[in-house]
Amino acid sequence: MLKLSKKAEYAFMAAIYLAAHSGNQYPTAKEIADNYNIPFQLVAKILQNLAKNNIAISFQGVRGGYKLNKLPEDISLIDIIKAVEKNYKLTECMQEGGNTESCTLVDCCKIRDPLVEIQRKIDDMFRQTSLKQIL
Amino acid sequence: MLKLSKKAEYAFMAAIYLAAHSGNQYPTAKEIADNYNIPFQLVAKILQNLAKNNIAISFQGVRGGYKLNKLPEDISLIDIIKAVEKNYKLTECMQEGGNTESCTLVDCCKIRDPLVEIQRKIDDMFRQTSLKQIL
DNA sequence: GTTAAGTCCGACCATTTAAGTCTTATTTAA
DNA sequence: TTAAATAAGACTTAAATGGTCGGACTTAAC
Repeated sequence: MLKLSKKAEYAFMAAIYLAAHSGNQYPTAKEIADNYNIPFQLVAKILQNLAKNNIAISFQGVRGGYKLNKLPEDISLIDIIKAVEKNYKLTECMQEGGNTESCTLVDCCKIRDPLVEIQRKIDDMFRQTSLKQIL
Repeated sequence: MLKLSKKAEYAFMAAIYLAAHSGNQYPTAKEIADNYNIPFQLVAKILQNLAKNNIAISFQGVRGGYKLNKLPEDISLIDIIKAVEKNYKLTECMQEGGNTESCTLVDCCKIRDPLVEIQRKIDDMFRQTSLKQIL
């Protein structure tokens, strides 16, 4: 409960790695996996997500790899989270595509409104923390 | 990811119910389950947890039930969460009994310290929100 | 132009966690 | 004595997570 997923953890780490290795040779998924001792396939997919969401840029082919698409101070943790996790909301009914209709508690739910507020605060917290701050 | 458990949701709702029905007839687990359309056995166990953690008081036997042990303004959401969820930490290594040793990333983990900070803020948020505020 | 080092991407499997159920024991007012 | 309640642990089922596999595409270097 309230746990960060490995995807999010690895995404943070990968982003940090990219920020720290911004030479002319782009870091690869394999390099990051080896350095951090995390599964290659997983990091690969995460980096693809970062690229799809314009947080990183990917270069294919030999000597390919990834680099950040923005300055670390311009990347917020919520961007990274959203890139790898569609559903990071506190409750079902707050999630993308979720609605109050699908909830069996519709008519008696007392907690949605206060939780929406708490969710907003959590979002803000991740939004206000930039990659640079966790380097 | 970052989702509140049903246990926590139901615990909030049950606590709200108790706060709203503090007459001389104590609400029962069944009553709460029926009113909110949630599984009886589950609420029952949750109420037991609330009682164990001195958030509620239980009365056994016929005409038994539960009542809150404190005023709603003196019960924080973190008390309720802790009563029903042992492990509500962002990462494994922050959890009770968890340690940095058991983490395979020990030597390369860049994210623990910043996440501890974020965890603290989340805790504070739940700590600073009282049951009364969500009635 | 062939090769090797890379990304890309969807489907799949395994494991863990969460959610819910069952059963039995104990307590107590009427 | 009985019925209505809590107490508690074992069990089952469902869903989410973490991780894997296989094959296609891209491209620098030789």
